[in-house]
Formats: sequence, C-alpha cells, structure tokens
Amino acid sequence: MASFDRPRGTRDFDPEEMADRNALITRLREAFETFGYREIGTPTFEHLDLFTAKSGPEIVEQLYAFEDKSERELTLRPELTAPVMRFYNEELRARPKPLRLFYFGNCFRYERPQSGRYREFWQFGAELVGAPGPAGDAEIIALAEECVQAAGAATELHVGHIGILDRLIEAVDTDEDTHSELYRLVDKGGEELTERLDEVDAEPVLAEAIEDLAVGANPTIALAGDEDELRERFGELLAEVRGFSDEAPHLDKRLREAFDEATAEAIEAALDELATTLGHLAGHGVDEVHVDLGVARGLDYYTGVVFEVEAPELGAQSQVAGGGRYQLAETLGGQPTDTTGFGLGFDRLLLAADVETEEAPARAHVVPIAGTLDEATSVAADLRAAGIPTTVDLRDRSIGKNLDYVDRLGVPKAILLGPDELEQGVATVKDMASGEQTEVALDELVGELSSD
RNA sequence: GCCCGCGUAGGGUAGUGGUCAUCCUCACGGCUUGUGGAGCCGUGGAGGCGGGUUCGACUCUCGCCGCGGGCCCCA
Repeated sequence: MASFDRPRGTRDFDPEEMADRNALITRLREAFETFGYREIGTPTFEHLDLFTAKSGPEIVEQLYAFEDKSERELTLRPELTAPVMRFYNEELRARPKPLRLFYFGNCFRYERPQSGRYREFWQFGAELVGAPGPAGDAEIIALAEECVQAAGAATELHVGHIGILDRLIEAVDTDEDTHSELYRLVDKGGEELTERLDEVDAEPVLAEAIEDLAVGANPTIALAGDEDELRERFGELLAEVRGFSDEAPHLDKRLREAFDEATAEAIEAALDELATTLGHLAGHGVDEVHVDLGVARGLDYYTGVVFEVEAPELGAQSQVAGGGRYQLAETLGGQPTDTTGFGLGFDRLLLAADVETEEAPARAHVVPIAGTLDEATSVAADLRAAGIPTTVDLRDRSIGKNLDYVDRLGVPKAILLGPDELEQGVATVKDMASGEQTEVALDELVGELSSD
C-alpha cells in the first residue's frame, strides 16, 4: 500500500478521464460562447464573510475555512455565484448591460461524500446581469438546457416561480424560521409538511394550496401555443391545484375568492411573469417544460422564476443544473441589480454525457535504430513544428519493443529511422493498423503524415 | 453527524489461526540489438492503519481510516 493517499472526497483523474472531462469542458464553453457569454475567473479562496453574508453563519460547518498567517478569515469557495457577484460589484458594474458572464471552476464543501458528491467538485455557471424581464430569464433557461443537451444527455426541464410559493408561505401567520422551514418541507414533500402546517394553524385555504404545490402540480406543457393560450392553461393548472371549478371564468377572480387582495395580486403577477417567460422559451426552441410551482430550491435569495434541468438517466441524483432570478448584488453590498443565472454540476453532467475522445497520445512515434537518436529527435521536432503530435523512443529499445509500445498506446504510425534510411535520406513509415511500410523522403514526411 | 455493506499487488481475484499468500491482468527484461499483436521464461508488486486475544493473526475481535449505498444537509 502506498504511504499516502488522496484526501477524502477528492479524486485523481487518469489520462482517459481527463480527456473526457476536457472534451465536455470544450463543448460547454462553446455553448456559452454561442450565446455571447464571456468567461471570467475568480480566486479559489475568498473571505469567509462573503459566503456567510449570502447564506448565513450555519454554512461555516460545511466550508473548508481557515485563517491565514495574518489572521484573515478565509475559506475555499463552496460555490461560484457569490464570488462572481462580488467581482461584479467591485469591478464589472460599469460594463454595458446586459452583461453576460460564465464561469468554470472547482469548489469545495466539507460534506459526507456520496455518489456524485465530492468534497472537491467542478461547477459551470452563467450570470446574466441587467436583464430585468422574462426575456432574460428565458435566455438563461435556454442556455442551461443547451448546455445539458450539448453534453449529449437527455433533459427534463422544470420551471416555476418562487413568487407563488413565497406569497402563500408569507401569508401563513408565523415567524421567519418557520417560513424557511416550510420552504424546506415543500421541497421535500411528504407528511411532515401537513403536520407542520397544522401545528402553526395555517388557514385551511393556504395550507391546502401549499400542500398542492408540494406534491408537484407539474403538468408537462408543450410550448407550442401563444401566450394567451399558455395563460389559459395556467388558469386550468391553478384551478387544478386549488381545486377550483373549471367553470370559473377568470383566473384573477378565482384567486381573489380564495386569498386576500394583496396575495392574489402578487400570485397573479408571478403567474403572469412565468407565462411570459415560457412564451419566450418557445422562441428559443425549447418545446417541453414541466411547470412546477413547488420548485423551492431551498434558496432564500431567489426572487422570481426558478428552474431545474434534470438528466433522468442519472436516477436519484438527476438534477444537473438549477437557477433562477435573484437579488444578490445588493445582499453583498452593491447596488440593487437584476440578475438571473444558473449553476451546473459538471461532475454529475459528465456521468450522463456522451463524449468520445482520442486515446492515442500521439499520431507518430519515431524509432531510432542503432544510435540514431539525434536524427530521430530532429525528425520528431519537424513533425511537431507542423502540428503533428510525435514521440520518440527514450529507452533505447529494440524495434520489436518499440512497435509493441506503439501498438499498446494506439499511436497510428511508427517511423523507423536507422542507418539504412539515413543513407538514402528517407524514413520507413509503418502504418500500425495495416502493417504496411513505405519509404518516405525525410522532407516529405510532414506532408505524408498530415494527409490523414 | 447517523444507519447498512465492503476493504488481499496498479486493476480483477483465490484461499488459510501455522513454511516465502493463489491465479488472471499489468509493468519491465529475455527468447528475438532491422520489425508489433501469439507463445514461453524471468523479474516486480498485496491482506488500509492501530490495539486486543493467541506460542503464532491476512484470518477472530475492537477502534480508526477509506470506499459504496441510504438518512440529514445541499448556499
């Protein structure tokens, strides 16, 4: 056994895994860039309070937090949204709006490792700053969807609006802590929610509505129709959720019958925004959405449309991306700024991704024979200069051993270079798949190996 | 933090309270210093760590660590 091993929850990546990862990274970068987003980078560690400001002091126990030699309270970043918004507040806020940013980096959380959950993991994400309306929300959702599809994975898109649940829960007459507890229970679903609502004496009409959202009133909606049609279907949806009669004429009227004026208006506005967003999504070519008004995401800072992208083939841990609209710049001490964005779990997406990568480390391997290493090295250098990945034997091995080596690595061409070849100014090029050998003039080697 | 399962060479495995721990694969060398894939020969490499029981522990036992699964959590 080795004397040292990896820290818990971390991984090493062998060349094949790394090739797969890089292939997916390339595809995702392309997806972001196709939408006009530009990549930014932030430090691997930040001030601890950046994250406590965003998420509260409880998160410290999940952080790799430490003190540096000048007693600064720091932490490895557990996520990238807060650093990106910090960067925005500090330096990017004067850029033309809307500002389209994306990022990729490793993050760290001190958690119990599980399948698809590591202590060091990689995240992609995008933030769209200064696009206040549903058009921006739709763009971000479409981009997230595009990322997962670019990976070659089947997707399932869930879209909701936090405002609906927000209003309902706020209308429950209880304290802040209980409110956030209710969010968590809604996300989780099940008996506990019912019991808790009962304990806090929620009005029956509210309790029922909240429970309905929790069980997932999430019919699939084809985005073929126009906005009016969507709105109409929403009416049906809410009717279903609330148990209203289908005969009731107008959505807003039904709302007002059930809730107080302010609540009804707010819910109506949220539904309206959601409907408009879905209308725009259709324009992006996204044609199937699960409308899920119970998407809570467990995140306090969301303020509008929220969504999740799943890759169903991953089973229980199928959520690969999630995001929505939030007000974080202000929380972090900046100007109030409309932002919508998402995060994408790279490691998890890779599990569902369909990537093919070249395994051979080079396209040619030069075999020196009987002391021709310098000439062989020079031939390799010429090939490399022409962009052909090339290796040279470094062990002074026999031709047979070299061919065996080349074969094992999957390098397609072996270039034999001995005294006989040098005398004639040629090299013997062997195609490893067919076994065919041809003599090629040294100054034609690049051309010969380029055409492939 | 809790519950369940697992832990023998780089990978996959067999077996045992008692000689130097089995086999496959792998890496390196040789048979073969001008020609690969097969074969043969050789070399290398292991019972996670620590304590206990025992004359003796890889084997039994306890703790820890790690891995897998579930719970909690998931900014």
